[in-house]
Amino acid sequence: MLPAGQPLSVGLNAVILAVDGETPQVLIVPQAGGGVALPFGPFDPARHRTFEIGLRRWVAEQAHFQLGYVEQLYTFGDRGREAPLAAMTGSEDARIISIGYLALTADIATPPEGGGRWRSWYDFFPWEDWRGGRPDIIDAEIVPRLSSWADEAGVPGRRASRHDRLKSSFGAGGAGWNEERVLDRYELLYEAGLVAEAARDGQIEDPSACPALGLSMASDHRRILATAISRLRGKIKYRPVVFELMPDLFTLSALQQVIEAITGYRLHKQNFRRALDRTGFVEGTGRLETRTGGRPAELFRYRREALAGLPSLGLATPRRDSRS
Amino acid sequence: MLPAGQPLSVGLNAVILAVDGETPQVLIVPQAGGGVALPFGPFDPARHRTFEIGLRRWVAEQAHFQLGYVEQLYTFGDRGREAPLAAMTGSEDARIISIGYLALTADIATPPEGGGRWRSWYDFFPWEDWRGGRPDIIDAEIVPRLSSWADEAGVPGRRASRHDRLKSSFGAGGAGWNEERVLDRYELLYEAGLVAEAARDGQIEDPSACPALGLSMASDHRRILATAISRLRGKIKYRPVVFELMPDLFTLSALQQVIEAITGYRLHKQNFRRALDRTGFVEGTGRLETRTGGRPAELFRYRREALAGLPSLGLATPRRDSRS
DNA sequence: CCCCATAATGCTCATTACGAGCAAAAGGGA
DNA sequence: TCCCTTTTGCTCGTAATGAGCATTATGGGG
Repeated sequence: MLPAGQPLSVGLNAVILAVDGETPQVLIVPQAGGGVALPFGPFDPARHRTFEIGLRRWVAEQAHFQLGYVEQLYTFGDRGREAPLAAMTGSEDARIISIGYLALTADIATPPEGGGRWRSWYDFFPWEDWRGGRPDIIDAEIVPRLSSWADEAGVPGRRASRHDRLKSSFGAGGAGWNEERVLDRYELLYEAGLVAEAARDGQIEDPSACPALGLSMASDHRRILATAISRLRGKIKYRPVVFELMPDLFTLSALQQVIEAITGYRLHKQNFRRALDRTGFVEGTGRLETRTGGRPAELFRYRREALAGLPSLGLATPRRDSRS
Repeated sequence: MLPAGQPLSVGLNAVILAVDGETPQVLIVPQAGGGVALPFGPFDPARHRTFEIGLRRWVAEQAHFQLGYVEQLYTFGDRGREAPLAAMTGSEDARIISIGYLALTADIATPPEGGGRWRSWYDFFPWEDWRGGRPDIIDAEIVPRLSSWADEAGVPGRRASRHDRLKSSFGAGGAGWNEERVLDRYELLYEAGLVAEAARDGQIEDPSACPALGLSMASDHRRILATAISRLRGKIKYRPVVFELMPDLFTLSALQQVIEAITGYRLHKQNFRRALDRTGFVEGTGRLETRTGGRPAELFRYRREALAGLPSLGLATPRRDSRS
């Protein structure tokens, strides 16, 4: 194996997500220089038996926050991560590997302690929010810029491949929008030098030409966040993880709103309820919520038992409502 | 960050999969004691810029094997991995983290060099192969044993939860079989002390009571393999990765056979073709394959271009054929 | 040389899921 | 009371899915 003293250290990154009303939130930590970062902590093999235990421990210590659902995302270890990280952590020469984790919480009411702060994740990916229709930024900024980047490629095959990626990622030219491909889209923008991180990492020649497409983050944290959103958007379709983001009692509209916040598109209310009904995941309580404005809505609760022996786990997300 | 000299090292595990006719194969390395393990190699941060480059390098060096499709699976780092690993690697006190990778290859003809050897993955998970109907081992061995394990739980709630897991994992009691939950099923068997690894790791009191459910592997390698199969079974439904396992020209029956080998259940031939047709992933070449017995089959090829701008990427796996 | 087993290919049909819209019910406020 | 809002209930056409029957093209045996 490796010699002892190898300059290698392992850190843990937590992408802690919640949904507040109709805004999907991520817990971030403001940096000294004015930027933002994901919560990051070292993994101490001497103290913690597993990564997950280590993660829960320092999140509890630093942010005074109990994590609920936790899932490993991806392990990031490319060389070059160190340079931007060095400023954050103070370690200069060690190769830093970080294991990204996705965590979900319904506890949005209590403001985070320890310097953390909630922020809408669409601040970092404005092109991902289609709830108000196709975002203007796509056709006004992204597609033209990516298109000319694709044209810049020398070899014709490379040019075609870039155009293909543009088409399939951003749904240019009649292709559909796949909301799960958050990471693909971010990586395309990074490669094309259209996000601030690319300029910072020296990926493009002229950093001043880089427009501010979304808020940037320290190191490769925006990439990790993109991975988390991709994973969550995919997962809610085949596992009932949405309920990790819900309080004990909720109306069906509130549940729908949370799913819309996550997927980034609107659902057809009646079809959503029909699909939800088929799963048997929720049951009515008979109690009513009157504060909604119109007719009072019934309060529902998640039936954990329903998970057992279900042919199709997960929640259907019936096609976007074209009227909005 | 961590102090230098921290006893921590990172290794890479490769789950290299191929399909030979109707048997799905995994590349394994026989161990000194008679057991088998997955190919395992150290990650040297000084030499390799990324994990993937490091992985490709040592697989090429050790097994004389060029990897095609490669994808990161999961990072394993629980304490307790070291004990069984120590014998393999010679390092005693270091905490070993290993990053599992899934790799696919169509090159099954050339026998692997460097001591590796192909082996059917159903040797390790006999309960996962439903191509000949529901495997006998499930109702004869697994369900009764898991059922009595569930009954052993002291607290009633714990007992119910164990029964729920049994029901949803193995489809006992009328629930359906979800072929993607390979890892869930293995972990349940491990927890219940029904696989040899559990006895070896000291998870159960009476190791002699453990029946041999499938071939065991070194360390937590069978868990990594289960993760890989779960991932692959899920992935072929939404990304055209099957073609990484196919030669350039193939008949539709051969393609169907490969998918059946992966998912572990039989498909309805006509419906499979109808669904495949809709995707546009393959095109006929006009050439015929006569060696199949009956009417000659047309040879098809994968259209890589089809990937661009497709609404539903991935291959449909139309419902199992109940006749078989 | 014909018949038959074997496999590929072509087509139909009932059932269910999906996207979309209309209508009624139940509150609150002017 | 009327109107506005939101929940809830129902319908309908289209597409996808599971399943089966029929036809076509080979090789091999009587």
